[in-house]
Amino acid sequence: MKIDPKNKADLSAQIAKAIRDAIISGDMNVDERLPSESELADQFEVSRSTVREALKRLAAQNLIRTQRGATGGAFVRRLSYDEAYAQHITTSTLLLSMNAVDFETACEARFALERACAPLSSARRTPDHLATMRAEIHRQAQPGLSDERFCDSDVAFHRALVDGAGNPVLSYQLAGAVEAMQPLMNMITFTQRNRDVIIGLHTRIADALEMQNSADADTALAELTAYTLTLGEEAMEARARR
Amino acid sequence: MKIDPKNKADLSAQIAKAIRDAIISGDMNVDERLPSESELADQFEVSRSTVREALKRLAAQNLIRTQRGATGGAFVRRLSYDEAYAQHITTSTLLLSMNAVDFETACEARFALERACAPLSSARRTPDHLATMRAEIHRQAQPGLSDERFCDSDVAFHRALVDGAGNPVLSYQLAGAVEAMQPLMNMITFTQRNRDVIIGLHTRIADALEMQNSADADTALAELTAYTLTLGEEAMEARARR
DNA sequence: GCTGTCTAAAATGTCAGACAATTAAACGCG
DNA sequence: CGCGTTTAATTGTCTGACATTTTAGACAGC
Repeated sequence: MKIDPKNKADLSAQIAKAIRDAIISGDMNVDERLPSESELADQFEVSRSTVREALKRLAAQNLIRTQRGATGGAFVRRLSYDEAYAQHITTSTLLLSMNAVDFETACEARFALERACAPLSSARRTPDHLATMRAEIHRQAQPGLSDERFCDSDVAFHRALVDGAGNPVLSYQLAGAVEAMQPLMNMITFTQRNRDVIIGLHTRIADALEMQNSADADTALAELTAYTLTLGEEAMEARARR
Repeated sequence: MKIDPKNKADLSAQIAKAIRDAIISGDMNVDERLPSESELADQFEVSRSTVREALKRLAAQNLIRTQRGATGGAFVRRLSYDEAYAQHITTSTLLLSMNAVDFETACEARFALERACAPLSSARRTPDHLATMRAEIHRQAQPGLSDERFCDSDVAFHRALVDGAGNPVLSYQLAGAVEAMQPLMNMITFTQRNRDVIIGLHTRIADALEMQNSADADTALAELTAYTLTLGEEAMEARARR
């Protein structure tokens, strides 16, 4: 392993890239140990500090883990669903907030994707998923629930819907769309009337999934999309007036 | 800013987390400058090396950029779509390969999501999107095209379909599902007969989008899903026999 | 006053060397 | 054989130095 001496970029970035490429291309397998920091420093002909900075970059991307001690070192890490989930949600949320994505676009994306899950979820949802949905609906109906908690519960309900499809890849990809909407949803003030409508639609969705009636689920989701969009518009208008 | 001295984790990880939280929570705005490395070292009461390792972690997540020179330093970075795309694709691909996700699951997720885009794409696709699809279909029909190139073109076709929906959030979320399938698709040997069927379905999809007939697009996509699944199964069987 | 040049300062990037902390294996001893 | 102890390997942290890059400001000349 050598690096391009002509390249102007940071050495630590170049080294990180070289190792990253080796991992991604499959040259290195999960749990395989990288050479020690000193060995890498020798190989790349840089100091140990530079190697360390490169390794920290990889650690930040969950590509490696490090262990101290005699048999320690840096090991190629198996990317876990949970970590990827968390990272995906963080990135999606940042992407939306930093680029000022409008409510409409995010909302449309979210519900389009959710509707894609509905048929699968109606076929495969387990009693567990249904129970979670019912529990969240119940929670949403509780008096005195803050807007923020209402949103939390809303996300939990929809996550159960998505997970009901029993496809982890689907759940992963949708996590970004559903959770990243939350900051935008939190701008909305939910009146009791708003909540009643949403709870009604949630109930229809849960009923449809329980009956494995995917057409009804789709209809209710479509209505929920439209309703959420109007709520969002109102919130944006109210925000603009202030 | 202080860090928990009781915590056993790496100092650089703790410091990275502290700064990351400040950025994500919105305490720091885009292009705002962080204190210099020496100042951070003083604030957190650690050495400059440790601060640097923390900053490299953040740089790896595209949260900051650094500039050298008198007015240089670390600045909060606006996360760009392109970078987020690239990262999302890398992560999704790794997630699938490292966790041995089966072809069926990935395929189901991909096409379920694509079908969610079809109605929007049929309403909004521009002549550009249609032209890209036609061009890729043409490319797929070229004789002597390697399997890998065929897959590349397939991905480009589907990306145009998704982008046709004109919703960047949708494009972003789907990029992971579509592109991450590529390594799995590359395991398949596409006979001329296979290719003809796929090209036929692609043509039907492009025609349907051009006519803004979303029902036809959905039907063709459903058929393509089923066909891809059978191809995948055959490939897995052939792989198992060897 | 304007302009171009030079210099100093500030900041990141890199290096070398040291020591601390941790861990597992090797070793010795009863 | 079993059980502490030592030892070696490795990462984590610190210190100080120097290189490189970039800008602001001083300064000279017109």
